[in-house]
Amino acid sequence: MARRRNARGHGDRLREELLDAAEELLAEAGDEREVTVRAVVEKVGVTPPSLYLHFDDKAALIREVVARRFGALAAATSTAASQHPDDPAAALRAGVRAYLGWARDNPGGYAVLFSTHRETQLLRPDGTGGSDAFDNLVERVRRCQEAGVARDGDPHLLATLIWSAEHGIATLSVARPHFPWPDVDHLIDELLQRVVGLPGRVSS
Amino acid sequence: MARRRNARGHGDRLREELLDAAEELLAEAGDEREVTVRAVVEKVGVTPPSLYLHFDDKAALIREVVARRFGALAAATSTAASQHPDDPAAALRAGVRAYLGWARDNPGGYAVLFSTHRETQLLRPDGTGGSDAFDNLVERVRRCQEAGVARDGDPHLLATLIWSAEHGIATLSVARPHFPWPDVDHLIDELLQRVVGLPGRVSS
DNA sequence: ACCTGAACACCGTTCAAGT
DNA sequence: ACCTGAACACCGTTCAAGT
Repeated sequence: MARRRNARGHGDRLREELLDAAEELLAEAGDEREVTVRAVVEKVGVTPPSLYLHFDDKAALIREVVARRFGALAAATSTAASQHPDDPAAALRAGVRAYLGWARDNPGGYAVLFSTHRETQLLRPDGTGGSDAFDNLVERVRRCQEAGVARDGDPHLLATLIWSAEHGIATLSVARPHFPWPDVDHLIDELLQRVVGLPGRVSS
Repeated sequence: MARRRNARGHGDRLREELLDAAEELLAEAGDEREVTVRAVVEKVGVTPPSLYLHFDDKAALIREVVARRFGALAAATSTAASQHPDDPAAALRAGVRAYLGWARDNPGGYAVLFSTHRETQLLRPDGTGGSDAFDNLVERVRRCQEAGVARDGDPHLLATLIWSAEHGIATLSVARPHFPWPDVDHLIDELLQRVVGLPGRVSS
């Protein structure tokens, strides 16, 4: 009814516009089921069938949006960790903080990343995608051990514990806002100190 | 179309039947959005408007089902922990194992408990409900400290770390089945040993 | 008091048709 | 090649009506 531009130029810019619109709606709503096909196409200014020229179905659209946000999360943690090239303990801590900071600032965006029944592997041939963020975490733990600032133990298992805890904090703090949460930075310090034996905060 | 019993007896047995049907559908589907109002009423044998005689809307129905399952989860952990009245370490470990065992056996049922935007507090006047399960966990940690089998530290903070980690493991192991998960019992032992200093498995 | 029939405004998706 | 109009089978919810 309130459509604006009917004739679109050539090319598949529409595809990007649909992804952008879906990403914005997701960030606003914070809930996947409010991101409706009809709302996405209306935001762009086309009719529902146009979406199916570029995506198999709604799930495929959401899947690509999720992949984008995974990239943003991985970039945020990597960037934060790389600020401390000569201090493995600070790098590990900065990565965890950036992870939880990103989840706090993108509550809806974080939740969908792990919504159930998204069995499709997000791994891309170019290596970017889902799980190399975890590999980076393993690597950061290993560097701490080599530098002697972390206790011994299987780095994969330690990273799994850290990842589980930070994911738990990220989701529960959104789902249970009335719970008496301790200060998140303090929680992270305690987690890292107790799980991998990281010394208390030293700098920054 | 395929309705069976049209005339229902008096009383609000229908209310219980609707709750039972919704709980079963949720367990089967493992996804909240597959639990549809129309599927629930058809399973019971009534028409959609009948549901609104007993519940304000679909959200109210789901909320009551969630409250039921919270009760079941709390009962499972409490029962497991109470098997070890004279061994605080075994009680703490048994509670965490029961929590993750319940989540494993009720993947759909566990996920909905913490689905986002369920802001309504589940606390009931009678005290049963949401968060006394957490209080029990705090208490189990405190008993370990008193018995000298756990390190010092704020029990509330330690319980928060344990809860976050077990919640993270519970949700991620469902959302990421292809991740190389270590043995869950081993993961729990490592978690409790590293976070609260619980000694390695002693019995049972 | 309790339940139904019929309708409302939505939703994802498809298909023939337009340019 | 790209987009629309119109329809399909769903959904949650409401309202008048039946007994």
